Amino acid sequence: MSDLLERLRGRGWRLTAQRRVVAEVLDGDHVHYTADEVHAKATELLPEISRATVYNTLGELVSLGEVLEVSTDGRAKRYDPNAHHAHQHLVCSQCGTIRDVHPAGDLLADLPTEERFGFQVAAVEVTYRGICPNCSAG
Amino acid sequence: MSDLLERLRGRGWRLTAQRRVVAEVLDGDHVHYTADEVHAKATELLPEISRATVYNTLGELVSLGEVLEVSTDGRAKRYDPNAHHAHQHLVCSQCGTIRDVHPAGDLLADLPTEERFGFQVAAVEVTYRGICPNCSAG
DNA sequence: ATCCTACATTGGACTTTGTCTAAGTCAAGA
DNA sequence: TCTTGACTTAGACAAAGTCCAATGTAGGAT
Repeated sequence: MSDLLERLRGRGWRLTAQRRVVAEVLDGDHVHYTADEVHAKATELLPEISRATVYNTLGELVSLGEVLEVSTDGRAKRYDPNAHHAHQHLVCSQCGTIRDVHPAGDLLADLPTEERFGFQVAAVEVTYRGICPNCSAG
Repeated sequence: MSDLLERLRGRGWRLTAQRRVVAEVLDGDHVHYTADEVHAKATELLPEISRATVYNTLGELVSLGEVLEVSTDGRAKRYDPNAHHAHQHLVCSQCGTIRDVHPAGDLLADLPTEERFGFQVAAVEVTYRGICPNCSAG
């Protein structure tokens, strides 16, 4: 994620303070913020950044394949900067914490041809649900 | 799903016209309506039914385990009456059509212990994405 | 270094999806 | 049939996200 800005500039991105700040907030692994959380953190770094810009920038990062959009709960979407390593998610049913995980096996291959109904199947998303150590410690 | 109403009455449900109509709309397999779609169809059968009641009833059916809540796109949740047969979903990336599918193998077992981070993993949801025959025929 | 302009940002209105509440209605047991 | 607590209703409210016209600015052109 560190040279993200350079990569994006190479792709014709105009490098504004706002985009820099959004990228900075997303930097770091194991981060799964909502758009509003990104906006809150971005505001600390650049007080006048607007919500619309955060949404725009996140949308662009998703289109460019630099960030993944994850919606594990039907509430706000979360943004996952770990787009360059295939992974799935483990979500705590109680507190909502998300961990990146790496299941064994070929998940796509698990779907038999006769269960594909003529679809060109391209991707698979897996969400494991359970109770995290913190919550089960009660 | 046919004797759903009887099952629910046995559990102390009060059997109102509104609930009957919502259950009737959900009846049938391979149906994955949004709450608003359920409301629209319910309105055809019982014009004075309110949005709040549809939401309430769907929520109750989910709590009772008679219907599954599916959110494949971060937009409106969809309601899946096929709750009594474990299955996963195959979604068309273009038109949003959803099919129930049955992957091979034990999906839960695919998550190694060292990838569970102390969670008590209880469930797994899989969404396959691709292009449906209709859309690829374009 | 300055200018230009197409692209980016802004604030606020608007939309979609869903929740809540107070008042009225009714299913079903007594 | 009466009663009562559960159910329903309309509409206000809330959360998450989109859209737009006006304004600002990054970066190439001069």
